[in-house]
Amino acid sequence: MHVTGHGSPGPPRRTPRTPRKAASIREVAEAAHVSHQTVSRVVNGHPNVRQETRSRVEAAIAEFGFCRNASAYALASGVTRAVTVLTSNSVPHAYAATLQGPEEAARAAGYSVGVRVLTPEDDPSRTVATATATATGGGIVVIGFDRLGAAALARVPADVPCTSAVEAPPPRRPAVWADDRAAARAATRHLLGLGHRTVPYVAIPAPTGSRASMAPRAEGRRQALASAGVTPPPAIGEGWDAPAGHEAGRELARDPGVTVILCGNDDLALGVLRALHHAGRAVPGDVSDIGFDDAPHSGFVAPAPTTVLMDFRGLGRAAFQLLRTQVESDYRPPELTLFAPELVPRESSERRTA
Amino acid sequence: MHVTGHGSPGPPRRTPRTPRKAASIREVAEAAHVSHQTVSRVVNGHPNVRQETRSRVEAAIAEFGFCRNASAYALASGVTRAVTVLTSNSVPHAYAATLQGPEEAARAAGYSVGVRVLTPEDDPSRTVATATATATGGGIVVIGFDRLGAAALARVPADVPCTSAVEAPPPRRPAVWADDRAAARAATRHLLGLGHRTVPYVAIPAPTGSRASMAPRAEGRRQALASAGVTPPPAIGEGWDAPAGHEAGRELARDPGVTVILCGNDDLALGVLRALHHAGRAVPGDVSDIGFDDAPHSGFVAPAPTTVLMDFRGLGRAAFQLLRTQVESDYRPPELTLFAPELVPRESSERRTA
DNA sequence: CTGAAAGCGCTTACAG
DNA sequence: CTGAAAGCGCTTACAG
Repeated sequence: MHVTGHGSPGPPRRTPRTPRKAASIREVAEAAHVSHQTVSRVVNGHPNVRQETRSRVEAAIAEFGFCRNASAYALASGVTRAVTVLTSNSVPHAYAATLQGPEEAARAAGYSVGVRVLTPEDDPSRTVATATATATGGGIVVIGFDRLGAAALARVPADVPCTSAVEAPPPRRPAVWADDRAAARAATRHLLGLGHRTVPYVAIPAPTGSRASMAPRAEGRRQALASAGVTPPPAIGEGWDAPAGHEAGRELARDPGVTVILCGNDDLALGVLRALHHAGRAVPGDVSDIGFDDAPHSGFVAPAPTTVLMDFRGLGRAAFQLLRTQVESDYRPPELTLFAPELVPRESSERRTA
Repeated sequence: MHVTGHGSPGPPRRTPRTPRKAASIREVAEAAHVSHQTVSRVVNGHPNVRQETRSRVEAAIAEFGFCRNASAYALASGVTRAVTVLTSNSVPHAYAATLQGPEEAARAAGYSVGVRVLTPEDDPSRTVATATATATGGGIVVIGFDRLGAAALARVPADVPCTSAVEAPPPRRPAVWADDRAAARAATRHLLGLGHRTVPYVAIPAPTGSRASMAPRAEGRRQALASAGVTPPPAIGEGWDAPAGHEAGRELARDPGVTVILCGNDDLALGVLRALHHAGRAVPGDVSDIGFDDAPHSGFVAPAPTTVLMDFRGLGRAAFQLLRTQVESDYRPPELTLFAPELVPRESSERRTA
């Protein structure tokens, strides 16, 4: 894929981008024959303005296309009404959907929302410092589903309003989380109940710096197997996407003893499905495959994977609401809002007849 | 799915969020025994500062955890280095990937990026006005893939730096676009070359207010059919997601004459695939199915849909670069950067043997 | 109901 | 190399 052309060739025009500076409150005031404070009052919907004056000002505002300078407003008033979302990614469904929560909720509440994607290269402390600076008077939501997010979260100063959507019972800040461990327990029990002897697991990367096996989903599986008296086989692979699942799936497909595979998310499950298909192993006939997250396309692939439904959007929205409480009332809500994931049985898992 | 609990019950604590106001340049100056301008010089990497002075200031900055107030900086300097992305959605792959472009590029260039999702409810003029206000000194990127985006784009004042990623040869602003029409022509010719008599089309919503049939993808198909002497059947359905594709697919599956289906995107194709499957029609044996966009999961479903690859991320990145040129140099690039989509043949389309 | 004054935290000339 | 002055566009008391 290449950039193939230019619409209009020829010498570059130096159109001096109409340096028509945005009109200020003062110009509007002059045009309306009032002081600039009165304009401020009208702009802010202050009641104490005579109707006739208000009309004159409104006319002038319309004429100039006046739009209050956001920086000046923020500086003078001290209120920013801005939230910055820190996330290591914005494209995979879990992230995009979680991001959608604060975006919607913030918009509805009149906050502006910024996004800063965290990369392994940048220094989390610096990134957080920048976000903090931008958020003066506002706050930060961090999507702490992975190492990068967790690292950023850990570096947010205690006095900066911040909430997070995390995978595990969170650090000492207001946060929202889904009980992944319980969900993984339920999924594993579901599979054991279907007659499977054990449940191999294809892992997503762990949120903290710890071993993958300590991640909530991995841990939930471990618990369920243990209490059924089964020694949990170690997790396979580590990744987020279908190619990673495909790789792990190829490995697992070689083992004829494998009758079911639990995956850390739906994209992994998709890759595993594909690998099983290539290896000539029928799903769910020979092998059952089950994922997490209920990505939007999940219900439409064949066989549709059994999955664990997660309300990421709700999670994100709740994170913003928690943040807003802090920003607007100086009240630090101690709650950890917990979301309960839900098992959605579909075609890819079935009762073991053997 | 419900909010099921609170982490720590009990009476709400009113932790007075450490009103430790962020340190200002003046406090730092005092601590370092210099004037606040000198601190400003150090912060901005100005060369004319004695090394010893610089060290003192840096120590004070570290001690206070000083972080320049973004609003004050923007107000005083007039530079914002901020870009607001206007988009009607942020979750579907085409949007999320396009959004990723400006996010990455802006981050690399030291810009902050804001996202504003457009909804059918809000007044595009007001939304744009708000974005404009925030973008004072910065600029706007609009993802104009649909009606909402196009409407917003049309309302951005001429003197506000703005670029867009659009589907069709764009309005009178710098913009980037992919030649969807040519891509659809190529896809259609590909299918005709495979021996299909005609090519039904499941449409995505048209970007402008015009009829769906005038959208670039629809138009490309029409052209290819016309030049092959085939009267194009009208487009079916209109939507973005798998459920919409499923609905259209059920309709098409009833018609035994249908041997191929071209879909406006991969999610539609997925839905169509599912419907064909349910109707007992084999893909690609009975019917070929082909989509657009190469969504990340596309290669992993079975049968993998033939698709048209689009570099959305590159598109978004280019849009930002175009914007940056305007913001930083007052130069209005006249170019329309064109991306060429690429046909990726996969399992879901094959030569017609009948 | 309306205006004159001071200040938000920074930068940009201008002096020294 | 460093500091005193003025100002960015707005708001928030304080007068009238």
